[in-house]
Parts: sequence; C-alpha cells; structure tokens
Amino acid sequence: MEPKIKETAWNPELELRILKQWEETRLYDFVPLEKNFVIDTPPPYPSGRPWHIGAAAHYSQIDMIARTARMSGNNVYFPIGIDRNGLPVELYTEKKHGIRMQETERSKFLELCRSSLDDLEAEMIQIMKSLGLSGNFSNYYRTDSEEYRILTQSTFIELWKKGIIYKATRPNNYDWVSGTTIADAEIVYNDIQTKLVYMKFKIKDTDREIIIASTRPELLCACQTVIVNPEDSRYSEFIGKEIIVPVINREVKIRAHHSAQMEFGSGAVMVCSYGDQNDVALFREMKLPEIVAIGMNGLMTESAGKYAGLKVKQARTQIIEDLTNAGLVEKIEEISHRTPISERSKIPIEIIPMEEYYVKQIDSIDKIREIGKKITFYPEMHKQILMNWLDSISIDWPISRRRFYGTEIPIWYCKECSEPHVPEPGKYYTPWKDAAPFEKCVKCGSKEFVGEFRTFDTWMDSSVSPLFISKFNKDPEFFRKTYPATLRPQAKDIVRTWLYYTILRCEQLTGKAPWSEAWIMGYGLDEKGMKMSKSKGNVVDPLPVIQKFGADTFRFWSASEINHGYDFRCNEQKIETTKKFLSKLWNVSRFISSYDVVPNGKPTDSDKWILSELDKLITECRKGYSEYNFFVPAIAIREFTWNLFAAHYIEMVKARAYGEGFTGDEKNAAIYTLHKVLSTILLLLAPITPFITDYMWQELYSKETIHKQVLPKSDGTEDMTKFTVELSDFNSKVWNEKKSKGLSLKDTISIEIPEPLKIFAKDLIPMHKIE
RNA sequence: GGGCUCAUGGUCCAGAUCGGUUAUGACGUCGCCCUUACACGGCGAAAAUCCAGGGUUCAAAUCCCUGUGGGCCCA
Repeated sequence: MEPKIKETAWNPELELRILKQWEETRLYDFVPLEKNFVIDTPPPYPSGRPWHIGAAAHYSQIDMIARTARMSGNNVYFPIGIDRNGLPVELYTEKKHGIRMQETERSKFLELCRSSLDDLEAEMIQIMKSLGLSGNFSNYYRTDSEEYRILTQSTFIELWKKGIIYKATRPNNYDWVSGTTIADAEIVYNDIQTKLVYMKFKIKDTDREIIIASTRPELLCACQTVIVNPEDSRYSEFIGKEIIVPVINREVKIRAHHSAQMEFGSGAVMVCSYGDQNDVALFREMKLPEIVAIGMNGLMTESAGKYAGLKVKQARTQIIEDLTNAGLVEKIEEISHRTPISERSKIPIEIIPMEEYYVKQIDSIDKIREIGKKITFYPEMHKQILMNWLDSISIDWPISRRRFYGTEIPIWYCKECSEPHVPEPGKYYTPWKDAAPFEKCVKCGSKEFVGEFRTFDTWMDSSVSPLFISKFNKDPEFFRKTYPATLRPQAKDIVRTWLYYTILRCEQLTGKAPWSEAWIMGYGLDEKGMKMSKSKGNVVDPLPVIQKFGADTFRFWSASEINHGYDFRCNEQKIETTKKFLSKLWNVSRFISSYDVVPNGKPTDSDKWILSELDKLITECRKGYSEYNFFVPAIAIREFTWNLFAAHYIEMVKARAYGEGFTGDEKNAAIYTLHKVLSTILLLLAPITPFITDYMWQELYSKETIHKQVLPKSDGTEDMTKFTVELSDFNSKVWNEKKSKGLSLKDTISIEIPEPLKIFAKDLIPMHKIE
C-alpha cells in the first residue's frame, strides 16, 4: 500500500501552483444572474508599509464569506477595490519628497501622490491575491479613477438638485500660518506656559461679583455664557442669573453644566466662540449665537471692537492691561496649559468658523433608524454602535475640504455675482483648472467664472461603493440584478462613518437600503492587547508571515483565533503553530490516499459511530457558516479531525483497512468510511483553507475544483455519539495501562472491554492487541 | 466627560442566552515513547481561589449591583 501523496508535511509553496490554476480557469469570474450574492467589499487604503496584519485577517475572513456563499449555491459577486482618496497619501507624499502641499503646484503634487499610490497599491494587490481572495481582480476599481469620481460628482449633483446640499458657516480647526483647515488627526497637544487671568464679572442688579479664570481673555468679546458645575455649592444661587461681561458690558446668563471643573481656576468658566473644542460643543448644545472674534488672517475681527486688527497675542496683552487698569483683575497665575498645536507649523490652532458645504442628514435620522433596524447585523450587538450614533448626531455633514488629493467639488462661481453653478452629471470635472462649461451666469449674465478649489470629504466617495459596484446610472440591467447588495463586511471602528454614510447616501439616491446584512469585525491588537500603530512600533507586517507559513496557515489562524465581532490579538508564534494542524490534515489524507475510493459500503458499528459524529460536525459547521462566524467551524473541525477521527477512529480501523482477519465487506466498509469522512472534512474546511483542501480534493476525489462543490448536509444518521466518551476513555485506559507496565503499544495486553463497547470489539481487539 | 466591549492555568481561547459534571481545547513547559499517515507525531503529567467586593439562590465562571484594569469609538 503506497500513499498517493509522498511528502510528509504540507508545503505552502504548493499554494502558488493552485493560485495559478484558479487564475487560468477564471474560477471566480462573475456573470450576473437574476439572483446574486453581492459583497460590498471594503476597498483598502494603501497608506504605506507595512500593511496591518489585522487587515489581512479581515480580508481573509471576507473571502471566507464569499466562499461560504458560493458553496451554499449562490452566484457570488466579490468586487475588489482600492481606496485612494484622502489625506494620508498627501502626508506620505509630503514626507517622502520633503515638500509642502500648499506650496507645491497642484497638478505636480497630484502627480507625485498618484505615483506613491501606484507603488503601494501594487504590493497591496499582491498580498490580497496571495491570501487567496476569490474576488474580481481582473477589473479591480480605484476610488480616484475617472469613472469613480464621475459617480461621486454626479451623485453630488443629484443631491444638489434635490436641495439636500447647502452652504453654512461653522467652526473648523484652522492653522493660519499654513492657511488651511486641518483635521483633528493633525493636531498635537503640547504643554505651554501661559497666563491664567482671574477676572471679575459683576452680577446684574447686585453688587456681587464672580471671579472667572481664563487663558483666553482676548475672547471676552465672544463670550455668550458662563457655566458652573451643578454640584458646585459656591455658585448654585447664581444659576439662571444674568452676569455682565467686563470691558464688553454684555449681559449673559449663568448656567449649570457638568463640563465645568470645580477644581480648575475658580470653578466658573466663560464660554466663548471659540476657545476650544469644548466651547464648540457647548455652543452647539446650548444653541448659542456665535461671535467671530478671530479671522482667517489670524487677526482680531470687527467684533473685537477696539482690539480689531491686532494679532491674537497682542490683543491678549492689551486686554489684560486694560482689565488691570480698570481694577477688574483679581490675580494672574503662570500655568502650564495643554494647548492644541498644528503638527506642521507648530503654532496653536484657532477654531474659526468657515463657510463649507453640508449634506443634510438631521432630517433623515428617523428614516435611517428604520433602515438600520431591518438590516441583519453579524454580530447583532454591533447594531448598537449605529443606533447610538444616530442618537447623537447633532449637525449636518460637512463635506468640503481644503485638500488636493480628492474628488473635486464640481462647482463654478460667477465672477461678478458669486452665484454657484453646477454642471450636468456624467463627466469628470476639475474646476480648479478647467474652463467653466457654461455660457453665462444664470443670474447676472456675466461670462466669467471661477472654479471651486476644494475637494470632497473622502466619505463622499466611499459612501457610494454599493452604487459603484452595481453600475448605478450606467448599466440599468446590471444595476437591477446587483442592487441592493447582499452584505457589507467591515471593521467596527468605521460603523459611524462608512456604514452610516453609505446608508444615508444610498437612501437619498435610491430610496433603498444599500444591503440587507452587515458583518462587523473587531480589530487586531498586538500580542499584549495594545492597538497597533506606527508610532508605537508594534505593527506586525502580514507579508513575511504569509510568505513564511502560507496563506492557509494564516487563514486558519484567523478563523480559529478570532471570535467574530470581538477584538483579537496577533501573535506570530501562534500563527506558526497553527501550521501543525494543516500538517496533521495532510498526513491523515496521506494515509487515506493509499486506498482507492470505494463508492459505497456496509458500515459496521465503528463506522456508524464516526459517521454520526461527522453528522454532528456538519450541523455545527453549518450553523457557524450561516452566521459567517468561522471560529465555530474552525474549532469544531480541528477538534473532530485531530481528537476523534485521527486519534480514535483511524487507529481503530487500521487493521480492518489492511484487511488482516476481516471479510472483504468489512474492509470495504472501513475504506468507504475513511474516504467519506475525509472528503466531508475537506468540503467543510474549503471556505477557510481553500488551498490545501482543493489540492487534496483534486488529488483524491475529482478533476474539478472543490470550490464548485456545495457544503455537505446532515443526513440524520443513527445517533451513536453517546459512545464517544466511553470509547475514548477506554482507549486512554489501555494506553495508560501499557505505559505503566512498561509495555510497547505493539505488545499484547489482557483487558476487559466494557459491556457497552462490545459492539466495537472486532476493531478494538486488533487495535490494542487484546488477548 | 459619554458610549460600546472585554477580564477564565505562563499565553491564547471555549463554557455565560437557559445557574447544578472532576471548568473545554490549543500553544508553551516537563516526562516517557520512532506503534507500517504524521517526531510539524503519540501517550501522559504539572499548571486556574474563573479581575476585586457585595447581592440573589439550596447552589454562581454563568444572573444583579459597585469598583479596578485593558481595548475602541465619540466629545
């Protein structure tokens, strides 16, 4: 008896061969049928090496969803895309070339970004392919392609025409040295020495005063309220009273608010537009009218009265002097204050209201909540992230950015009267360099236009991914068959952004939910449970790991280590040891491969026992797969294969399979059962480890790939699983007995087989050489 | 500051919806063993007051409350 398979361990290099076969046979091409299983794949962002190992695990699992759906008889559409819009590539490019975006010619800067992206993308596609993703690589999409940007712009134009877009002035982080809005991610906090000024505020119609401490006295002119902590007994009698802002002499109300810290300064805080992020939140919460004290040039505005035109620091010095002269300062302390600083220019940022474009969302919240309720979440608990977010949205969505590498906002303004003009949808517009596609202004008739220079928030692009993959507005037939999509897989940290914005935008454009299911994954932490970040230096690069151990090892690790929906730790040593299971499976297959497949047999009691355990396994796996929870089948299959099938059944039937002292029927029944169990394991495991299972399948069972098969179904055979515990206990007992007597396993032993196990006696006697 | 979530042998991970067994399995460690699939193996051993405190109960890893510590999102 020679096994068909020669090697004694699974060799990951075989994966390349199998990968090539899949590509050559175009196994995963998609041709739409009436009914399809459509995955709204997250397009990853190539933000620089190394890629995140948690992301590689994430995409492996998305592929398991695709393969599960395919093996459940669905026609699967698994698009592949790359997200290329946004800030990270701009920062990457600035650093790589030592330049600044605002000081570089725009088209040249865009060119540099594009070439950075091309390099990073090539590697990312390579990793995704080598992971064995069964997606449509042949025509993968890019969110910065002309085609995609046409969709982003035309959906914007559609919303514009529906009146869902408007312009408004709202506070933003502003770096007046670089002259740009900056994202929260670009702010760093430094402790800076500054003066904390204790000022006297008079309470209206009394002769009493309250002392208020502030590091920003120059913002007195923008003060609209004073808050105290509701539990602060010093001030409880003043809540609701009017108080007079010194110098400005405006009356504002004293309110109670929990964000006032009793220990800081005097415990009473003046709230100005806009001293810091908390002021912004309070203005929003209390719906206070804003006063703009600082302009985009970094100078005090008209609102500052006599201080108008001064630099912020000069105004501060001046107002402290004036307050002191008027006897309104109690004392001044030198303190160290945590101050938000612009990462690039190193100056304190100012929060300045600016005119930006907004998408209306407040009006849609109830509708989105209803849609959210109908979407099935895996796991169910993560639906709460969306619901909590819907409860806390307080302003519309600002969508314009003062950035370069993004989809351009397609608007031109009349040079005379500033009237905005939006072009017809269907073309890609770059207003910052293109001539306006209009004859004359619809309002004043002027013939000169100025192009908008801003770009969209990248979520404007990402939020239409289900429309892009279904060829919205381009191929009505394809769209009808593929929209809404079936499932959105994504990580839980972007429920509030990507998932939410997608529902919002797709509802606004199609009136429907973009998908019926959402699959939410946790994220990968390092081996100590800390978030991986480049600054901490604990990022694990998936590429060498996959190269070293193979994609199947990595995938089986991801399935067996990650309980769906929860965060998971990444430990390279654990990945390495996972490979042992694949070698175990390999060797089980190798043993069984020495027997030709027999089409059917008359199972003995031993065979019936393992077949009923197998039936139980099928039920358990199907349950896990039906919830796209791969942890369940991975653990169950490993347990069954290693600790029942190999450890007990194979040992029991070896003698019978060799045919020593058994009838032909009995021998055949053993061989039939061995193949039956192995082929079932391979099918059950195929979505998780597509390489090794396909290799074995084609080696042993079929010329056709395993990935065109369907998952096995439970056939409700006679339940003999009640023998399992006693059987394995008996085997252990014999092995222990031989060991304690110093016998080899080859030696004979005299031992009583327990009554219930007598039905297996014919296999147990030669297995243990019982006399 | 608000929200979600987690805490079980040295490490990771089950068990918790529905309270009741000597608390599952893997990795690692140690000992023995080449038994015609596999030493990337087999058999066996040591190793957990189930984060802390309180409550409900005949009975709590499991249910309730409080706290501590980690993770993330939002402010």
